[in-house]
Amino acid sequence: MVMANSEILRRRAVLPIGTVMDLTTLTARQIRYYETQGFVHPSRNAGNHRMFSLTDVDVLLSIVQQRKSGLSLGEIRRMREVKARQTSDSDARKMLQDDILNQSGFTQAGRGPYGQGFN
DNA sequence: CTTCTGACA
DNA sequence: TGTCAGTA
Repeated sequence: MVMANSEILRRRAVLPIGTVMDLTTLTARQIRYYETQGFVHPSRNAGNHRMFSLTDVDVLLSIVQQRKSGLSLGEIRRMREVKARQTSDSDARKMLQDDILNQSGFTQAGRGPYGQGFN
């Protein structure tokens, strides 16, 4: 699984809920609720206060947009799940290609190291 | 001062 | 969801 420095930085939890409220126009109540629904995963600091990452903010912003376009939270959750599967598949395809390129795996003809179902 | 959890309308 | 209470 590749991850650029920028991605690592985007995942670092450094924003208090107050800042996230300003950035997303959401109330603390809504942000905490979305956390219970599994949309964002803020970490906690020494004082048990939530600390959000830029990735969390992106997710929250997309929720704000999707809600404006009429989608329910449940529908938004489904969209998230579908995209997660598509990402997994493309990641798996990439892993298979890498294996083919460096001649690892598929040495005994037959099933690859990732089983069937892809491509 | 900011945030947290639990609870009620 | 908003809001109030009592904390940390």
